Amino acid sequence: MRNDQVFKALADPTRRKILRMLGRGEMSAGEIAESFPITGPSMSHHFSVLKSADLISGRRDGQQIVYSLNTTVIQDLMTVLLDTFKQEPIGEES
Amino acid sequence: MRNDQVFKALADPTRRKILRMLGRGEMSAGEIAESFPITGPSMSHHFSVLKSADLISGRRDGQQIVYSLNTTVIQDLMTVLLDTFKQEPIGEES
DNA sequence: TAGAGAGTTAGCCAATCATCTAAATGATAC
DNA sequence: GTATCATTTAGATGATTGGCTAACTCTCTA
Repeated sequence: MRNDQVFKALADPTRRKILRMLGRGEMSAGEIAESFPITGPSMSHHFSVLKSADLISGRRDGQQIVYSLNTTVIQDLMTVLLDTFKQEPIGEES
Repeated sequence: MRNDQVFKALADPTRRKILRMLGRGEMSAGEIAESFPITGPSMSHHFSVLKSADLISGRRDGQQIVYSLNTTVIQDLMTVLLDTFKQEPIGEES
């Protein structure tokens, strides 16, 4: 896990909102982009940053790219954060 | 809570290391700075960013400034992160 | 009250970042 | 094949960032 890339990816509010949207289920690049006032290429850049951080994955479905949350890496992120701040693990593995 | 400031504060590895050090207990600016290869003014800048995000607080003790983790805001951060990634209805975040 | 120690503030600079437009790629339909 | 739709890649630009040196503030002690 590339911590630095993950935290840098989270530093942008647009990318955090993308993650929250994908938390509800997978969506195509276009569907996601509709919710933002920025251009397609800019959105594509954000997807690319999130992919590099392994926070999301994309698969092609016809003409569209469908993105989804990479929950494994997100679990790891939580672990790192808990470690960073010395909080007690929350209801961890059984 | 200023989410955007918090996430931006976390985006820098030096600042994350400062937070981990303070997780073990409060330390003076000088003690913290010893662990980094950068100048005092640059360290002071990082303390300032962390203070603006309310992640740490500093109090003067004689000639030194003693910093400590602001655990309340860190609890809030955890809540926001869980909200972001736990596939629950999304609210309005920065 | 002068000097030294600990940090911060001010100002500068190079690198990175988020955004844009234009052009390219990939997939589908005619 | 060619047109079209969805998305990415390339290249440019202004804003932000993290680092530096110099100068300042605050506190302590002689």
